[in-house]
Amino acid sequence: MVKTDFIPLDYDNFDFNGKNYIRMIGRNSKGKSLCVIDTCQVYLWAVLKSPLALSKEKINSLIEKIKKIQLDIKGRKTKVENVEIHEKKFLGRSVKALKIFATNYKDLHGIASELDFKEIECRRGHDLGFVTHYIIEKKISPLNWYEISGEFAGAEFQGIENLDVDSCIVLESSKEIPLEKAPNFKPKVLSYDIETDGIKIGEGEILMVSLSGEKFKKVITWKKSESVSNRRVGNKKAVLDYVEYVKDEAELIEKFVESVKEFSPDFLVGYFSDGFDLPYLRARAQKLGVPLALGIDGSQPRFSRSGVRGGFTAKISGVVHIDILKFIQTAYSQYMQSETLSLKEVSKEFLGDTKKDFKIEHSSKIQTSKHWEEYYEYCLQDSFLTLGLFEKMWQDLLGFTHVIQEPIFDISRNGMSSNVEDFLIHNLERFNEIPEKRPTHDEIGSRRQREKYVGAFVFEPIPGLYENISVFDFTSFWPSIIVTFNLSKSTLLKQKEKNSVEAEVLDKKVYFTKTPGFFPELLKEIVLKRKQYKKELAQSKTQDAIKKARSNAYKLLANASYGYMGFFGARYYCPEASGAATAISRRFIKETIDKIDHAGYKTIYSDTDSIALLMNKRKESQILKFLEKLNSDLPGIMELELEGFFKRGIWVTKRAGGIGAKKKYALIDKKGKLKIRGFETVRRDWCPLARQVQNNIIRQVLEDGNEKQSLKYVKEIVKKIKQRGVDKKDLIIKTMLQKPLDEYKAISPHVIAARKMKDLGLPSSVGSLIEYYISEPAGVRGMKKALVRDRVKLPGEPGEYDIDYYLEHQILPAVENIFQVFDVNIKEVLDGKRQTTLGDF
DNA sequence: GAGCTCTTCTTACC
DNA sequence: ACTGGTAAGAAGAGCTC
Repeated sequence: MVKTDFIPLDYDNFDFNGKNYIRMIGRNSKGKSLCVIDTCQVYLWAVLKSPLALSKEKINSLIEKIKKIQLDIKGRKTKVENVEIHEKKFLGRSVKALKIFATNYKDLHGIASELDFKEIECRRGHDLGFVTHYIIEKKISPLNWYEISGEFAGAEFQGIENLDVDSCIVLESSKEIPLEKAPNFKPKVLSYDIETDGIKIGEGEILMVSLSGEKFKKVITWKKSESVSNRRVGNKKAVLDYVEYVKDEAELIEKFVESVKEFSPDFLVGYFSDGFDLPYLRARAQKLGVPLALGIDGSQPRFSRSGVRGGFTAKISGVVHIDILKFIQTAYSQYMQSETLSLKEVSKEFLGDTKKDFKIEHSSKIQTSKHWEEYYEYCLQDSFLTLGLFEKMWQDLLGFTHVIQEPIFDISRNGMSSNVEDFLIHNLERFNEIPEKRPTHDEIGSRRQREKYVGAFVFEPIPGLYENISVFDFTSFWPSIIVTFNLSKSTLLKQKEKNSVEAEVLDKKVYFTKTPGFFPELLKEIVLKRKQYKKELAQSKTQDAIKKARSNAYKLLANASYGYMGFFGARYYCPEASGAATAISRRFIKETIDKIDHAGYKTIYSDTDSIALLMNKRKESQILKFLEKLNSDLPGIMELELEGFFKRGIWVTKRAGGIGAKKKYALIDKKGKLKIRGFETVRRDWCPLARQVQNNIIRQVLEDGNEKQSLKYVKEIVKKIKQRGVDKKDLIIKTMLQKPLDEYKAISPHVIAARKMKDLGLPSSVGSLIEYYISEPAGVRGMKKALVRDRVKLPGEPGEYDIDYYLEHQILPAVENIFQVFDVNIKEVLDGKRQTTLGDF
């Protein structure tokens, strides 16, 4: 009998003698690596039809029939091992359900299809996956500490003796160690990055691979210039001591595997490594006939297509492979400043550090040793940054894993809807709930065709410059509504009951019970967590990007639960509930606006959960008191808070129609800090010049309260453009290619640019940012007949920029609505000037 | 072919 | 296909006279 503490990091399953086993890989507090083998009962639920028609005898005879079920699936004998009857809940409803135990989890589907009895309403719980089922059943959750005991695994499991771990234990009992007594877990992390000739997977050669860990850095390469190899003569190694030379690409791969094994990381981390580094390594290893035996059992990485957008996920047995880009995408990207999720931008935002300046060239063009050394450094820096990002995000990965309780491999890759769902699935037992099934292909099809329900309310602002503005917003608006009004699939009523919640969705009334459902109850826990992190963020003195990110990550998880109910792929899909949430949201925001206006303030803008109001000479303390009063009228966990006080704000007209534009405004606080929303300044599909000019003007106007300075400034800029004094890089327009080139019906400028790139053999796949500028039309200047797309040129293409295009389609549209607020028609002002200059000629 | 509206597409806001 | 709806705005597509 062995006893030890244990933290599971990775979960895998295998079959042995027809039964399912779990293999957990983790560590103990002494840092030894452990493999823990366990098994659990597998079963599915058969929910019985309304109990009234079912006598005890009927149920017993049904059970007897079910017990006789035997199957032979692909030579695997499986049968119903036992049947029990339980009082359960299904979608909040009390039901009698049969717990049907079977030999092998994989056969539950087969068993389910044999359960064709009229007494059975539905079959559930067989589509969770064995790992999820195991975690629920045995309550051994990833990244939690346990006191475990068992026996050392002998030869009874084939191949187990070849596992590269310190010991292997067959689990007998386990006990969770409470958080306050749990050992500290510091993961062993190794990051990696490869450099290749050619972007297409496996097409070129791998030139080098870098590895970064704590007190560890290495670049393995077989590429060097003659002068470099000369330096190795005698005792002297390469100038950069972390560079390890090998003889060829095959040996590079071998050395890489060896180095990873030697370091023995818990986490092997890459950046876009599911989509690039690991598939590339695999392709080259295959081609060269070298095994990429990274797994602790000597296995190669397993790729599956279950990932997002047809991409791959790459799993290494016993080592948790993390593609940190995927986690950034789901957990942080919405709130990030970076315009792309390139390692360069992201590391700058989170680490303040960035990639080395280096122009990647084909290896044949790299001749000098200095040039190669720069390349090594560049490669090392990339894995160094990747490591830094993982370390920054570790707390959130840990937090998410604890809350959601799925293995971190999945947590780090799944979208928010899966995270919400996994969180629900792992907490159903507390409510005695049987899990709902995944929608079928057909259900998804019809759900996707459903009519859109009405969303949030957006206030039409009156364009103008305003002074002394307060902004209120509802904290966790959607979750607070869902929790307060108990909205969910399981609380939806078929018809009105007395004392039920009522809302109108698509001209139909929907009703929800007030008996708390598991979905709103669980959501409440997330909201509270988010509240705690937000408080910690507010209390921290330092500007900590990751604290902010964490707070936002929980906000995302909470907010996603609203979207989740309207998402066609959800188990707990309920558009009535999301629709009711938006209906209720509109009611509350409008009521609050009314109260604000009746109290002698004036609402100038509102979008979804926030309201901007004029303070009308009242003091901040009075505003806060008023806010308290508004709060005292709010039900449940709904809460209105102060977003901030602002010195000035500007709202502009729409380009067409002359009415106030929604989702476009700018505010300045007393410290001079700007908050700009929706303006071209924040849009990446406008050229940098237009964005900078608009940003400067917004700042000046909000600081000064008038347009005088800005007018001068714009005139200067216009002059500079006309004199061709603008740097081309400030005129580059970036647009993302959202689908394959040939799927575009409308041939817009960025499609033309992407075609040009394709013709030049440049990579332009779905998701890449296409860059271009608009050049002077061929022929006479001023001839405006040509379509914009006919004047598109790639940044590298020689040509002059089109003065008229940049004036009339970039600079003017970006500034004219702002000047209009001051009754200045900037077009006329500039035209007037232009006419005089023309007259001068 | 000028001038208009409609459609497609991208990106923002919350 | 991988949370929801609301909205602005550019440019091409397509229509009418």
